[in-house]
Amino acid sequence: MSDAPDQPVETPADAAASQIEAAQNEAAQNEAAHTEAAQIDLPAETGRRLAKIAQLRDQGVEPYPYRFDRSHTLAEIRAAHGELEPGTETEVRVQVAGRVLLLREQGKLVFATMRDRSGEIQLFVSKAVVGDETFAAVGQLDLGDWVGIDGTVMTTRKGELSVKVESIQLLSKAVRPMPDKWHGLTDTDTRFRQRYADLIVNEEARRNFEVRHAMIASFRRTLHRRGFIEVETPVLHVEAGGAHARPFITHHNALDQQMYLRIALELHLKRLIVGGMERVYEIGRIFRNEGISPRHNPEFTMMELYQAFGDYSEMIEITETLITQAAIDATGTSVVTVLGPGDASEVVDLAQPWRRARMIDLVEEATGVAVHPSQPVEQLRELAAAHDVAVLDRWGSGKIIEEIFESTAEHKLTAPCFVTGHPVEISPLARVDRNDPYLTERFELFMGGRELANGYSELNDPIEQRQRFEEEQAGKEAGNAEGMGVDHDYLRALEYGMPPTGGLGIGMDRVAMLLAGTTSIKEVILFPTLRPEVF
RNA sequence: GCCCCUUUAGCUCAAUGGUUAGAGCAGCGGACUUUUAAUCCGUUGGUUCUGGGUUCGAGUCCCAGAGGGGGCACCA
Repeated sequence: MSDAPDQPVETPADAAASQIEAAQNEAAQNEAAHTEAAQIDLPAETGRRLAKIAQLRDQGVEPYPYRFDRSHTLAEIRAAHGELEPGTETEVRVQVAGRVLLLREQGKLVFATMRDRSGEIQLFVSKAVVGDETFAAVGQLDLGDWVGIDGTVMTTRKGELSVKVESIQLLSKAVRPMPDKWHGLTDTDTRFRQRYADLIVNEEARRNFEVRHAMIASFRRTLHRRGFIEVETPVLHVEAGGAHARPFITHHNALDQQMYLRIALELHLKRLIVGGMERVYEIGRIFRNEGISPRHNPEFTMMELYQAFGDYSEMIEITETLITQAAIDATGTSVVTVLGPGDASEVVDLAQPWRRARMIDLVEEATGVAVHPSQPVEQLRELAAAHDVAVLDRWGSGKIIEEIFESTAEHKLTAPCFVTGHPVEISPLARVDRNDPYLTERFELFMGGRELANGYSELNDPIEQRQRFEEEQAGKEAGNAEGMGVDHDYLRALEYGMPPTGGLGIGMDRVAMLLAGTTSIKEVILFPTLRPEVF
């Protein structure tokens, strides 16, 4: 898989031939290594199954065939025949495929439970129907094997919808034993590292990712309906801007250029607004080189959208619509149970209007002291000290207010709340509030003590944006590792003129957590970041 | 980075510092033509996460390390 180094002069055909040869040699070595490993490391059960594979091949049976043509998913069969009376035999012939989950041998009968993505069904195998040879083959099946079935739809005497097997084809032999058929996997380490095994045995895990998919599909529908265009912007950035976060640093060899994985989508999307695209969005992975927690994964999915001619009030409206509609589409109801922070939980109908409150008012509510970024910084330092909030020397009044908010008020926001009016100091890309020069037209959505969304009236004045960037740059030079640098190309774009614009970012993983009812982001990310496994 | 919890068979879990570390499931052998986590009989399977230490004796106590979880810190 490594990049091929530059080859000496060689025709493409030569190169291809030598690559194939190299690959074959490598494959042969790998096979030898695997056989050795099988003898030394793997559990006895795997050894038995590997022996079965050899035996099948001796009999001319391929344990890993290329394809199988199915006529129905299992859900389709259940939808069409779920109402059959007990003890019914039909002439309906079906070809189905799935994984064998349970085997119940009963003398000359075998009952098996099979599952495909759509659902489960019972296989009914009678020695008298399939003959000795096929019946023996069924006896050689192991839990976890993939099979293709040709048979007819029936119900058993007890009424269980089943496929009466006429022939069975092994589609893929599983050589590793399945986790416990009843308890599944509980060890979180194994569940996240071996997500494949988790998905096989844990219904809850499968459901979480169905919810996630339904949510994202819902977002796309809503945005499509409103005339938004989905775009893709670069992941590799020369300047990691658009948010305050430490970036991952990488390097482009040919350009000999240090690059950063993006920490936000914002600045490229707003360039597109300058270009006249008017309504754009992107659902994309962003990367922040920070701690891992139940609410943070270093790579996560953000949806950002920008709408020309709008401002933050429309962003609040669209946030409510997107999330409420996603709840309905993914769970069938706008009523959700918001979990957290801590053990807190609250049942909320998202279809009701969500609370709005200014950050400074929430701080006053929590501390009993009125605050405003126009106050002298000394006063706010005192208040911070009174609430055990650590303050850095370079922080101004606005940053201190935010810190006080985070430690005194944020954790009380279980039900949805739009926190608005962030100080200018902490909002370098947001437009100043039309009624208060110290605040911005900005909001963050909090639910379950977690930030889910962030939006504002976009700053489109290139002169003011340059000043804000320069303040950020100064902070960065003073030691703020999360500070933004000056993005000269972005400033150039603004100089061409950006229309008044509303912008919004939603943390998709956190919305997925809300709708799936989990308190850990790892439950809604298929392969969460973990320390590398030592083999 | 700090604190707490945790790690025992393929999986899920037991085991006062005291015989040879047990059980269910899975596996293996056997019985069974209507099972539903099938049932019944028999049975294989262990680097108790790793390395030290205390002790007559350690899965159990102590120290160090590793993985995971939670919290704090960091972090939009």
